[in-house]
Amino acid sequence: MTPAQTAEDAADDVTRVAVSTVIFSLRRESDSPTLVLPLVRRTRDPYEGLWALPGGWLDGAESLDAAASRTLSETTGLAPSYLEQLYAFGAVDRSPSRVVSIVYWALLRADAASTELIDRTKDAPDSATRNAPASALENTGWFDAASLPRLAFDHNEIVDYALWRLRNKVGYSRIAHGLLADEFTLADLREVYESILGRRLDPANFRRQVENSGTLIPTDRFRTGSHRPARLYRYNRDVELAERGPLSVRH
Amino acid sequence: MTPAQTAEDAADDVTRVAVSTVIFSLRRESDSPTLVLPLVRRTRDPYEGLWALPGGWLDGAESLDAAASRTLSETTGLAPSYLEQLYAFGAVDRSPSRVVSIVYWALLRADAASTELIDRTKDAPDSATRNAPASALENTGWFDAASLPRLAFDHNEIVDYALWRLRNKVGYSRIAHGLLADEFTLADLREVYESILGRRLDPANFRRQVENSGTLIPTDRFRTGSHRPARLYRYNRDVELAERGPLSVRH
DNA sequence: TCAAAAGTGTTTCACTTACACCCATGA
DNA sequence: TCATGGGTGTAAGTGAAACACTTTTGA
Repeated sequence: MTPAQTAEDAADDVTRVAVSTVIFSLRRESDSPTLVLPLVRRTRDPYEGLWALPGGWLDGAESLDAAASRTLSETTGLAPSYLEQLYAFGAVDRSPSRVVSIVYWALLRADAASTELIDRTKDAPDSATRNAPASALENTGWFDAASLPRLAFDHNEIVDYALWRLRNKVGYSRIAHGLLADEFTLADLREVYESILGRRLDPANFRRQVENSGTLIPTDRFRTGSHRPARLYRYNRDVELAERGPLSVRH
Repeated sequence: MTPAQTAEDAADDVTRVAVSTVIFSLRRESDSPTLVLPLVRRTRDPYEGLWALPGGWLDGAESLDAAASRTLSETTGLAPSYLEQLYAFGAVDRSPSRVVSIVYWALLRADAASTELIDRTKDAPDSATRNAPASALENTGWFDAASLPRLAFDHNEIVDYALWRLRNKVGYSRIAHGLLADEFTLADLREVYESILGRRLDPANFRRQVENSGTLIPTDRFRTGSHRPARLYRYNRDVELAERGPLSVRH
């Protein structure tokens, strides 16, 4: 009954509640940035050795939201910039014992993601799509969301669904800002949209759309680099990343 | 540990999983139709006497979807035309004992709703907003969604959230058809939208929009009545009521 | 001075909105 | 015949898409 590294570990035959999280972040390397997510390697029996979503058992004295934050922090050390409940998965055969998983999905700012895990994996890359586990935090690693290996339980389907929700939500909310640091250029923001949606966007039209949306605050600073300097913007925190209706009062 | 009439009944101090459903239907009386939903009166201690959402405990051998259908049928005898998971509610203090509620929301066709419950309540109306319980199905009754009494647990918030989701989804999906019988006129369909959205829609523009959406199949039949007969349509079942992404393969 | 990204202007097109108008029926 | 909802036509408005164009920097 002790909290496990990932959600589903059998005990007795009562149905138990686990909480897991799909955390997306953006890795900027090579040409275009790619969506990545942290996984945890299972160290006990159901699906031992396979990678799984970070999570753990719901504690009796905490809310679902709190459990998502806690288990995410315990297993990966990460603190997301956006966290939202995704879905409750409860197929009978999804685990040897009966487990209902309340799954959250989250976004991590690019600066927060690079510190904890990615930096420590540089010295032992042993696969095309994955980096070696970061030793300090047990068996964790970042994976390309577009080419995952076979995961434990029904976690492949869960990630697919989370990706679908992310792509949907990017179309009608300002959620993409959750993947960027405080200051960013319009090209940065556009790259986020492009890598999530999987298609190029017209820079001119993109600029007008976000400028008219009222979510950006221009700063006086510029990013100087190869060509004409680009103005840096910051996110207008008065605007919610996503409209959540009556649920936004909780939290 | 026997299934209860509504979801949250205490037993011991382990966290348990309940499944409840917010079922919307449309009552066509007076001038404009109103959204109604069935509630169940609690017959035991936490919140005894108050009305609550129909639901019950998750059985160890059934999926969440199946549990929603089963408990809905057991408590109200209703079979919805649309069923979708709404949210998992798990605040620590939402019930005396620890209960995580997986809440679904559903739509009921107007013809299905009128048979079971409404007809039997005509003889004993004792409140402005509610009808007396239908005797054959214990303590159940239909309520106007816009003016609910105080409900058990956090069920008022849950209904608010379900209403928000319904209104949202009506804007970008064909879900409103789930409230109508097989054949309907464009005025019928427009009334559904109007009563959910709470505003009038231009009949001419509404007609063009749904005609161009490809979701309607015109029949040769007409509804004759007061004025010019209106063509009857039926729903094109090749089109999903709502896009659900990777989740639509389950079920 | 040249390549390339930053940023502006303009046209086109699709779709919504508003509303005038005709059609068909029961009373 | 007339009131009323069913159904069609059409012009204005809005915003996205496409793309030509100017600006500003590093090399």
